[in-house]
Amino acid sequence: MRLSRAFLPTLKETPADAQIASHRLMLRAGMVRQTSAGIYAWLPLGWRVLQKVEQIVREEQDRAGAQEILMPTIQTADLWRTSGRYDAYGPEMLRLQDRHDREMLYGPTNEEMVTDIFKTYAKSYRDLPRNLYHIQWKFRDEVRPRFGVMRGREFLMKDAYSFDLDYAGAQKSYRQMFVAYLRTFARMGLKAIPMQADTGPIGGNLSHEFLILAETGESQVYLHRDLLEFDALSQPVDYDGDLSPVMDFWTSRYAATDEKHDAAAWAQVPAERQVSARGIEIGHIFYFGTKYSAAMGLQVAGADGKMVVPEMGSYGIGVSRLVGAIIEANHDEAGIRWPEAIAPFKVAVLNLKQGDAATDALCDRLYAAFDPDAVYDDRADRAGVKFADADLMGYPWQAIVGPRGAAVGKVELKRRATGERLELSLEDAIARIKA
RNA sequence: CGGGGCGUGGCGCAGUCUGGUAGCGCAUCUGCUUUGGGAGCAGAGGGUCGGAGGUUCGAAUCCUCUCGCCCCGACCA
Repeated sequence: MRLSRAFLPTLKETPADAQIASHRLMLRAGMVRQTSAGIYAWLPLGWRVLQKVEQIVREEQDRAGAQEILMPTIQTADLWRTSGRYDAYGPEMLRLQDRHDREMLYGPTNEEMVTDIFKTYAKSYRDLPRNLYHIQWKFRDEVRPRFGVMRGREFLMKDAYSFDLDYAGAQKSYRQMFVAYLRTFARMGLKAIPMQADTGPIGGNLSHEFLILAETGESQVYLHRDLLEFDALSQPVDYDGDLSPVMDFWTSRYAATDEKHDAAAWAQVPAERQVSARGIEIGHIFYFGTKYSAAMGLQVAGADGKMVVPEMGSYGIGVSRLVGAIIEANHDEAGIRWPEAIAPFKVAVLNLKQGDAATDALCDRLYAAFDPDAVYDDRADRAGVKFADADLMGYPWQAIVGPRGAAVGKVELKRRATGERLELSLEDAIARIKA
């Protein structure tokens, strides 16, 4: 993407409405534009990041055996009356009427709908287990939206729903999602810690929240340091095998939000291993048995011919929230420091002197080597503007080319995360970035 | 939902108390100079002050109603 042709606006000054770092930086970097309280338009830079996050979520869901569908944003009130939640959900649900005065709603979640869909086709125990997910915009009419995309009213969520024949099967599905979540967040460069959680209004009796540590987190959390030091990607995962050991590792070390905090258990953790900090919730998984399958009338024939009500769970990741959370965990005074896996572009080519033949030539070759995963700052601006914008936008690599280096065929590489700088030949620079 | 605050060019703000018909910085446009960390000089364009009603000779400033947004708390992916 050539910046001279791109819609990648930046702001020098911070809009007064933005309080926390991720919100400020998303506005300054031109990632989003607020259109009303808790509702955002995603501009090219933000949209690219959102899609990268979404894609990692998708790949790990698929790997874990879940299958992607896409359900609508608008649902009928009748579907929710069947489960009893139309009245129970309260004012957080955005209710609408169509031209025939039919009562509709903008979906805040999809247990009813997915169960209703699944019920139409699943007739036998052979149709189980299944796990269906979609990545779709949700709307929850929060009393108080805030923190930019971290607590919006409209937000992009991945929600998966598992259907199993019995409790043992449901536990297996739960563990699959548990492990898939660890991998998903680790791939984004995040240390996400699963913690025992309240099941909330969705109900059920087994639930974990996944949180990352960040000063601006909304929850107080307590955890064993082992959990921060373990690399969730270090071991291969066999989703058909027994995942209990993995889950046991994570659940045997202390980790809890203040709601579930147990002072006595916490005291058992060696003091030097105790970590108490603020956390941001980025995922939540529930097992809730037959709550919705029973309410929605889902039954399948068991092997013995008797009808069985399947056991369900649901598994959510706040995809748009993750963008904000990742920034909270990866920024400094100058701007964002994207982890490579979700960076909007891997490298920014900074041409410090437009029109200098040697400089232009080196930049062209660098850009060609990485397009479309590169931005080329070919604007008629001064060097300082380009440095500042590249730091703000947070591309993992800056390939800086000016007449001084170009005269001797050198490119200066700057690594955003560390500030490390290297002076390399064109070929070495390309190889270094690709490494 | 309880408490607090704010709406004035794209962004950040002053002006409101003590009514007199809108100002500053950044950004934008033009020209010249400058060119490795958000340049300098000169010139230019852009708002009728969230909205409605009222008081007044006159309202961004006073009054009433209303809409929107933000912060703290309680609740949530």
